[in-house]
Amino acid sequence: MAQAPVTQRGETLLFLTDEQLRKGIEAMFFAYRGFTADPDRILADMDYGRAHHRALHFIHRSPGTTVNNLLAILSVTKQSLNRVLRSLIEDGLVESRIGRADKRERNLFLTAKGTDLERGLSDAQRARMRAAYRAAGPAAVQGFRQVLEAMMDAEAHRQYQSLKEIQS
Amino acid sequence: MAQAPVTQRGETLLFLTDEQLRKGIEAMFFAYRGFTADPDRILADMDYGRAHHRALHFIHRSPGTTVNNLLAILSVTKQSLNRVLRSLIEDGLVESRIGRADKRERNLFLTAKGTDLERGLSDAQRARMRAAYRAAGPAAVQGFRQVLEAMMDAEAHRQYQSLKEIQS
DNA sequence: CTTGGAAAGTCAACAAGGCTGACTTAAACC
DNA sequence: GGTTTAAGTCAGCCTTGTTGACTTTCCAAG
Repeated sequence: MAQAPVTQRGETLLFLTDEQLRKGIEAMFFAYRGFTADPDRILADMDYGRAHHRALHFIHRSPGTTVNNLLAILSVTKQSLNRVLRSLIEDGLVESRIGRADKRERNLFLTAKGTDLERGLSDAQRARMRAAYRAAGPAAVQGFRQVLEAMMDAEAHRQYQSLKEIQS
Repeated sequence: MAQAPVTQRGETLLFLTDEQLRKGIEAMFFAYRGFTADPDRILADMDYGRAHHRALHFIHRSPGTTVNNLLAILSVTKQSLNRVLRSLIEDGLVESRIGRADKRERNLFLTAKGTDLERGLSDAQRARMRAAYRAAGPAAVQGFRQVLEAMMDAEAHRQYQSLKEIQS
């Protein structure tokens, strides 16, 4: 492992030392905790957890998505997702409609109540993200996104890229 | 919530739209999964999980750290940490020495065996981080770190800053 | 038109890793 | 000598992940 700064084509590669990489790892650890802290606080009062948040987020993001689709994005088992989805449907936050083209499929939508909760969670999370973006500035944000994209698995990166803008 | 790009002092603030913030949130989600994937694969074969990895990391990082110290960094309860720590000590990966100055304290160290596992996990995680850094370039890495730091809770940021370089 | 496979849902059982609450022991501090 | 602190432990609970087995419904290809 590289223990000291090296140069290549005249560029300093200080940012690739083990020390720098370690700081990056720790930054991810601490930042992710902050990233989830606000939604977690909201969810703690209700009977929901982080898994419910994730389902709400991606259903909001891709209304009408199928169960299989959601399974692929979340990378969990059908049984894990089903437990979460069932409670959201029972509580009237998510609606599951039989597919029009393929009746085996279920298309998932947020109800008004589901939309409300999703917005509350999302607002909290975006507020923190906005503050961080504002503090760091546009150039830093671009770098942030570049590094995160390069850190994803190939399949996750494909899924990330294919998430379309929300048409409101 | 800001729904459209706005300008202020002539700067474009496109990066603060809800759409951009949402993409940032999703990037964190997918990237964190990649971030933990390689160590998780190694740990899956053994009787350890992500919690063991975190303990090993921070003991390696701050040899001789106390239990209370570790509790503060990891932000978990004593009971949670103890379960993990006990197995690591029983398996001879971590050594717990009675404090010299204050005999109530325990100073934690990695054994040779613990150091080996920590290195294996760390190598895998750093390899991915290195690849991401290399792909994105030094400027992006700086932005990445800036945004992550701004995303941390104040206390986490303090802890992050105070982690010293490893003297090898 | 039948059969194979896909989508969804379910039951049961288990594990990791969080949590709370209560309590002990040893040592330090005042 | 009484109080506080650091560590450790027991018991029990919850969320969220897993495997494995099985059903129902439906599409699609032979």
